[in-house]
Amino acid sequence: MAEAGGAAAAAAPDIDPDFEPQSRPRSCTWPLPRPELPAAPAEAGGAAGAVDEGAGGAAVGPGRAEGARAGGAAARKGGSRRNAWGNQSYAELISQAIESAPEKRLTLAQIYEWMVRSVPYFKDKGDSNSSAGWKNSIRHNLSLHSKFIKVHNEATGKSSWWMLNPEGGKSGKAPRRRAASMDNSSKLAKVRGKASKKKPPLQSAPESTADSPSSQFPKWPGSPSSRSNEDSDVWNTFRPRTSSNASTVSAKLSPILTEQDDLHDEELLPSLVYSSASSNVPPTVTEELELIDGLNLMSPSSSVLSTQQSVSSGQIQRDSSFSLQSPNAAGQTTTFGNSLFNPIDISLQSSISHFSAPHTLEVLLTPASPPPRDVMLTPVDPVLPQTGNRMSSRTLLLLGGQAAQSKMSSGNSRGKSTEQQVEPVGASVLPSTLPIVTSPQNTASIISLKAPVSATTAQAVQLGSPLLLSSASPAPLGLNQDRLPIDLDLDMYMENLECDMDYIINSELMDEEGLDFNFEPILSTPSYPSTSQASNHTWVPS
DNA sequence: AGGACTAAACAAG
DNA sequence: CTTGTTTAGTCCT
Repeated sequence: MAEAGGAAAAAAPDIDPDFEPQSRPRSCTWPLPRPELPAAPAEAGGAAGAVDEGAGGAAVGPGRAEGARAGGAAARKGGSRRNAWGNQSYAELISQAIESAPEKRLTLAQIYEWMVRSVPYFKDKGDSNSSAGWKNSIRHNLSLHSKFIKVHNEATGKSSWWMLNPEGGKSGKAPRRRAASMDNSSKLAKVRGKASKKKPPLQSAPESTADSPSSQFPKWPGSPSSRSNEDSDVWNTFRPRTSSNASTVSAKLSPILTEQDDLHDEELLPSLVYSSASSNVPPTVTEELELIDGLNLMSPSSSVLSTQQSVSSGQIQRDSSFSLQSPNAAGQTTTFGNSLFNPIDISLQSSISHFSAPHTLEVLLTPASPPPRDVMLTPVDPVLPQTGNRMSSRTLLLLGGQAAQSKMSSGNSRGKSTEQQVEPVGASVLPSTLPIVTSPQNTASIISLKAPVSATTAQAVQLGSPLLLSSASPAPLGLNQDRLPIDLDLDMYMENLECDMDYIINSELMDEEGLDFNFEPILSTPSYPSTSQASNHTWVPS
């Protein structure tokens, strides 16, 4: 509640896309891969206003079931609503709510609020009395569906943030058990798993422990990489047994900024969002776009992304090995990535990341790229707070651009305390300035991992910075993913790192046929529109 | 059978 | 009390 107030604001805007009442034949269901940016149409409807749907129908009142379900069976497509409030399921409503938020994340209370204000049916039900039932359902849905992930919200002491799972667990209900068998993944998993604190008792039974081999994870967008099974597991992992996946994930990293959010969320964020990409997009549009994009999130995105990538960057795709990355760029990253996972994961993938990142940036920034999507920068959550500190130089290296970025970005944004040691001073480094971050040398260093690399690090940092720009979210570049928990134990991580790196390098680089690293070009080109102020700060962990 | 909604028991903070 | 997780029952497709 407390936050409610603030929350409200965030969610508030218009949001409701439109519950397609009768007007539209429910052509678009969420899951669908997004239509192609209907540029114009979207807004037209004035969706904003309405959510009402069903005008008349709204009444359904009380026992939802009756009205909605029973009677109406008939028409689904035609027009009747499945539920008292319309055709959307709770899960869909929640998704919309989350998407509508600038940050793409909301607390439970905010979600409630969104419902109340956006969905007519719930309008009157905001009160405590009436609310019980549907709120319970909301909560239930959040926990149940893998499409929602919970991110710990340190800041306020409030409840966790709920976000959309980029992966989209859509269909899947949430894999309840995790299979942790993998080495790498397992550790990752654990990390995030944070050992659930609870429940040994009851039925938790066997599987919880980890065994179940089967990979139940849903599907990745890119599904692809066959080899990536492991990886995929990683993902799954996050929804571990006890705590739902999401929860686990969130375990520690939190996006944070709550406070900040509260402060400026409303105002700042929106503007920031597309700043780099398409500056002109009006907020409204933006939202719509976002919504649309949101759809993408769920979808594999591959299509879109791939396109982009292909266009601008050639090599990137090769990361197949890490499916994780594939989802890239888009919003997802943003969402998710922000804080949650980045770092470490990245590191693992570092090899790839390096290469890809730059391109990505371009892609993102490039106007050409299709939808303005979310290049967005979320306000970033500073995650990695402590972690950051702890990281050794090596780590930093690995993290390379991304990590750096993330940090930087966070700093930029005014993040306040949390972790911020890294405050970016706002230095202004122009993109062009950036030296080729990925120079062979760097690479080398990376490989070796040992070098102190301060210099390198710095470079990396710079890299990132431009991208992020102002508010930056780490994500942008992202492509990468972001997924793993930073928190992982560094130790473990470190240990493996070496191995992994080699492995990665070997396999990826070597194998890949032509991996050409182009270190140079990328950054050098000045093309990035946005003004960036990069930061050069030195946050090196002393 | 599977999806979705509801109710409710529990655990934590 | 709120937030979350789970389980169970019912209805619908």
